[in-house]
Order: sequence, then structure tokens, then C-alpha cells
Amino acid sequence: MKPTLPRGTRDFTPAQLLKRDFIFDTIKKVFKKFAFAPIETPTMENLSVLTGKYGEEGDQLIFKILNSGDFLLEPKNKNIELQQVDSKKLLPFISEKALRYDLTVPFARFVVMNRNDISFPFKRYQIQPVWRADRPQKGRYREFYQCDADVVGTDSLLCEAEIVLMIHEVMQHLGIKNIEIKINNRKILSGITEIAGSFGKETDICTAIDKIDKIGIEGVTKELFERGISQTSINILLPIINFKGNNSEILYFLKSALQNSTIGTKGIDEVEQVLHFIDQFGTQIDALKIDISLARGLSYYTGAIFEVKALDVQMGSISGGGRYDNLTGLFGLDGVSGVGISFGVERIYDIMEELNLFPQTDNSYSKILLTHFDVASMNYGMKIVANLRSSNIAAEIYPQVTKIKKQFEYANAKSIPFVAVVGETEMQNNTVALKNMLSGEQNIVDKDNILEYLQLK
RNA sequence: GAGGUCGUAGCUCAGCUGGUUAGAGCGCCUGAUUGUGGUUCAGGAGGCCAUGGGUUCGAAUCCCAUCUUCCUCACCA
Repeated sequence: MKPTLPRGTRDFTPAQLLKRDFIFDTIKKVFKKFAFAPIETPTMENLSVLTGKYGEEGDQLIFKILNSGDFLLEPKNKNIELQQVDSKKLLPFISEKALRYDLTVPFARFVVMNRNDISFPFKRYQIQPVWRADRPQKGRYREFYQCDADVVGTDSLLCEAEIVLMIHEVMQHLGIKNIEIKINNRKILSGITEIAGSFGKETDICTAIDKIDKIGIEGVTKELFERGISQTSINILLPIINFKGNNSEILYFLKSALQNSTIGTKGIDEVEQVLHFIDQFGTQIDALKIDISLARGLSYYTGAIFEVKALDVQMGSISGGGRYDNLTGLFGLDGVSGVGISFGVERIYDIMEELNLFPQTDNSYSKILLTHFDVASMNYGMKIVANLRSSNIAAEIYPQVTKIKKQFEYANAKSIPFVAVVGETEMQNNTVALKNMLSGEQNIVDKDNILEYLQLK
């Protein structure tokens, strides 16, 4: 049998995982610094928890898990009837569980189920894989990691500001400097819709104007028309979504353009307040840009929406998020507003690989390899390795007796920076021959001084 | 979900309009060097040509299907 991998999934080698860990660690460090605590949720959820949360498109992209048992036994015998069955009606009989599609909805479920044990505002981070039955492409996988940070139980816009700060800091630490952090507010989009007299057509308008970067103003006009937006509405919409300027110019313009919309005005105030809070934190973030055409597909966002793009690489967004006022309400707990951000690790990885941003030093797990010639020197070496490990040095010993050449080749292939050689002479003198694999320099070192030697070099 | 595209050694790829035994570079293994890697030299191994069918005297090459890769649309991290 020939081994294969399901479409859109990948194996990861140690070298790749080392690099991915670097991303995890960087993000985790920032999350912790902003006082988010970790949680995990199960790989699978009850299907009912997930369906209806991501729009119709999202429902199709959820990986469903087949029920156990011989559920098709009856229909199997009457195949023709089975073909006439509506698959949507059949679904409950063959599937009631599904793989996580993102981390936000399971988190909302978690909050509702654990409401008595957590104190609000609750800040959590979560780093786990998610699955989407999408068609794979570059930067698009069926199994990938998300790193989420959310705070629920407060509608303070300070949280939005902190999210922007976290995005900024994570990207700085990863070395992805040339980015754009786009921010918008669903309430502004509602306001625009209201002004245009197309209330209720919000989804159509949002998905159309979201594409303005790609298809241009003419394309958007065409798409709006095809989606049944009247010409009068379009005429009102276009100058608004096509307005260009810096953040304060956009806010100034919107204030007059949306002055007759209560909700729109509220959205503008919110964005302004977020910018003000960021200012108060004393951080200047030039990458932050208000973008009125940013809509984002997920249906649960109600306030701020974020998206991060790396400008040096052709790639979809590497991070996205926003405020959702009533996600927990779907599970029976009202009045818990939340806001969060999600980093797409795979895309960040691909970008860093392309831009050569991974630090060079981090490519080996062990610091030193102990080599030997026979059983006696191997035994002698095991004690040395144990000592190094108890001093928190990642050390390994070649696990079988073989030619010294082979052991050196192993160290070289794994980029282990130091090799200690132990033979008869060394055992007699309580020393090791310690070689720096980078410089080629080799010294006789007392076996109790290895630690000092390593720290010196 | 709609359309297109790719698949030959571990990797990157050559292989002509079907015609002997499918090649190269790099990597890998062995030796030169029985206590020293990364350089050099000599030698060697490694292929169900993605998978399954079909056309043909003959298929890596042509046809069909499946799987996979990448791309555009849609959607997203």
C-alpha cells in the first residue's frame, strides 16, 4: 500500500516545527504579557454548536464526522430511494459531531458552560488547529493552527486598543515589519447602508464593497447592481466607500457623510475612541489604517473589525478579528460582549520563510553531542550527559557504539554546535575532548568544567 | 462549490511527433582517513515514470477515471 495524505494536510519535520514553535512562542509571550490565560477546547464539537455561526458558506466548509453504527443499513438496501433523499435532511442521521472550524465559537460555548467558574472580563488565549473543508491553495490549508486572544464580558473599547497593540508587538517580534493593520466598524457599514436606503441588504453591500481592492470601483458597482441594490443607493454609496485619506481625514469625512445615521455615528465614535486609547497607551502605530471597505465575511461581528496584511508578500490576510456582541447569546447567555483576534500561523510561517525572517540560531534542539568508542566510554559519557541535563543543557549521547566519523556526521547534520569525545585517555584523566563544530577548535576540558566552557563559547 | 493546471530517484528537473536497458545535478551510502564533521578524490545504491483502466506489435509519452499539487473565481487565517 502506498501512503498518502488527505488533500490540504501536511506532515511537519523537526526543522519545520522548530520554526513554527518560534512563532508560537512569540505570540504566546505577547498574549501572556497582556494578561491572557490559556485554555483548550476539544477537537470536535457537537455539530449544532458550529452550524449557523459562519454563514451559509461556512456551514459547507465544516468537516462533519459520521455517526457511529450502521446508520445506512436500511437505505443501503434501497439505493434509488437514497439518491432522492435531501442531503440536508439526511445529515442529522449520519452526523452529529464536527471538527472545529475556528476557535471563537467553541470559546463562546466554553464561556457559557463555565460561566460560574470564570470571572469577567475573561481574557483567554488559545493555540490549536482548526479544520476547513475548503479547496486548498497557496496559504490555504484544510488543517491549520490559529492563535486566538479574546476578552469577553466587557464592551470597553480599551480591549480593541489592546488588540491592536498586541498585533503590532507580535509582528515586530516576528520581524514582519511591513504590514497594514486595517480597522473598520460594522456599525459604520450599517450606517452607510442606512444612508443609502438599503437597510437589510447589509450582507450584499458588505461582501460587494469588501472586494473593492480586487475588482475596483466599476466591479463593485456592477456587483452591487447584480445583488439588487438600486441605482440611487449605489450613487449614494460609491463616493463614501471610495473616499481616500488618512485616518483623521476619513473620520472627519464620515462624520458629515453619516450624520443622519445614529448607528453610523456610533461606529465612528467607537473607532475614534479606539485610536484615542492607543494614543493613551503611548504607542505610535503607523501601520494602523481605517479602511471603510473592510467588511469580513463572518456573520457574528457587530462592532470593530480587524485584518492584517503583510505588504511584501502576495498572501491573504494573516490575522483577523473583531467584536461580537451576542455570540454567547446563541448558547443562552446574553449580555456578554467579546472582542478578539486570530493569528493564522501557517500563513505567517509561509511569509517568514519567503522573507527569510527565521532566526538562524534556532535550528537545533541539542547543544552538545557526546561521542564515544566502545561500551565503556559510552557508559562514562552517560553520566556526563546526565550532569549537563541537570544543569538544563540540552544534551544527547550517540545511542549506539559506532565509528566516531559517523557520530560527527550526525552532529553536523543536526547542527549540534558542540561535540564531546570520550575515549580511553579522557576516561583516565577525567576529561573530554570538546570540539566547537562551528570554529573547528578543540580543547581538552575537565569533565566538571564542560558547563563553564559551553557558556564561555 | 465552478473552471483550469501539475505529478519521472530523497530533492530540483531533463526525457523529441509512442520505438532497445529511463537520465543529470544535488543529496545519500562505502572507501581514501581503524580518535574527528563541514572541503577534496574514487566507487556504489537508489525508479510499479502518482494510481487504476484503455488504445497499440510496442506507452513515462496518447485517451478515460481517481488521487494529489498549484492557479483563477467564491470564501477565508
